[in-house]
Amino acid sequence: MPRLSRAAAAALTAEDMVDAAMTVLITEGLDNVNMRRVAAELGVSPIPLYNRIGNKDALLDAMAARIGSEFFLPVGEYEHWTDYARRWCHRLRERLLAVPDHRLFLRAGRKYLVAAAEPLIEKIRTVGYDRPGAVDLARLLMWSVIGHTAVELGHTKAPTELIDTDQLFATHVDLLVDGLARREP
Amino acid sequence: MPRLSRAAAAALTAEDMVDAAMTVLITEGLDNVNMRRVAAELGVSPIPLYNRIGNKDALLDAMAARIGSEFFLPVGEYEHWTDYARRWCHRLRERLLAVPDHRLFLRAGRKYLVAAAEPLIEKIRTVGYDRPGAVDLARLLMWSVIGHTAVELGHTKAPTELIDTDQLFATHVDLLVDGLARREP
DNA sequence: GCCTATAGATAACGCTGTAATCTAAGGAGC
DNA sequence: GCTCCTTAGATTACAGCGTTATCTATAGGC
Repeated sequence: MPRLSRAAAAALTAEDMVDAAMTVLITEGLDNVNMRRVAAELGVSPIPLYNRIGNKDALLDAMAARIGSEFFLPVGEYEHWTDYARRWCHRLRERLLAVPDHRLFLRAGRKYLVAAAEPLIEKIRTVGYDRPGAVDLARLLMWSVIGHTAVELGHTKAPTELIDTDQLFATHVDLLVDGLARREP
Repeated sequence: MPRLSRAAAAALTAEDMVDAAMTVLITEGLDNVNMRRVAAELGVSPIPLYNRIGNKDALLDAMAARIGSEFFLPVGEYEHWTDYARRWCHRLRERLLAVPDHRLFLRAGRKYLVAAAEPLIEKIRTVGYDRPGAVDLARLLMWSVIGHTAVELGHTKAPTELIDTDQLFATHVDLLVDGLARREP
């Protein structure tokens, strides 16, 4: 992270800054994501961060948006909706577990996962739900996965006892999806 | 919060300090719970906090423990276990929603809710589960409620759209409990 | 009544987010 | 091509944080 020329600093985009913040997040953890550190990662002073992103809160929001936008799971055309829902939940958990800190996705993850839920919503509609109904159902699954994974990350960071978290999560998802399947309109 | 005499300061207990921290939490939010502020609430310097509690991390842990220890829900002797489980989940959510910040119960809430889950575990055992099985089941419910409520609190603080969160939670719990009832051993 | 050990108070250090101030650099006008 | 001015990054500074080194008052032993 050598000091950049003023011209090079001026050429930096907000995306570059989120990139740098993600690098710091992955290598040094969320506690070390601060304006000076991210600026140093880019080779500039904190000023360009304030000019392009706004403040630290906005930076964390942008990081959450990045994480959310990276999630997409293609639908198999002839796949049963419950199979897709199950896959969707497990894949979302996988992606969230890869984020080094649950504070990031609890913060604004919901908001930025709306697009990621779109294929799930569409798949659910194919069995007769109207749009609002499908949205509610997708939200139920999304909130469950995010919440469960947040608790799980809190646990595995300071494990009080040995727990088969994969099994626990799978049961959770199965109960939800099986129950919902039985309620199809 | 007038300045205390040295003798009065020396008489303060760790519990007094957690009391003061909870007061600050409720009146000014978690962001204003800091060592100087809590000390001022007690009318002392931050030193007694460090002597009795240790550091800020330990203080937040003690606050989480307080919140967890306050939760207890008596079992009706002839109540069906699914009814109790449902009541337990809804009551836990109620108590968690009363905590002004989800960071507190995500932090260590699980750990300190172990005692609170004991009556639930015992009730579940009455229908034929062995202890480890009942513990797993109670944990599934507990994690679901904590996780869902954490996401919900994040949402209601920065609502992106109008959502009937009570309904959403009730559906979540019903799906879990109904599904579990169908799997009784 | 003095001496000492204990523990609270004061003041300080290093870190944070952020803003005021300083300054370099690129373009407009001639 | 020189000057001027506007733009935006760099430096510096400030307030607030967790924490600790140092200072100091006070309770108890003799």
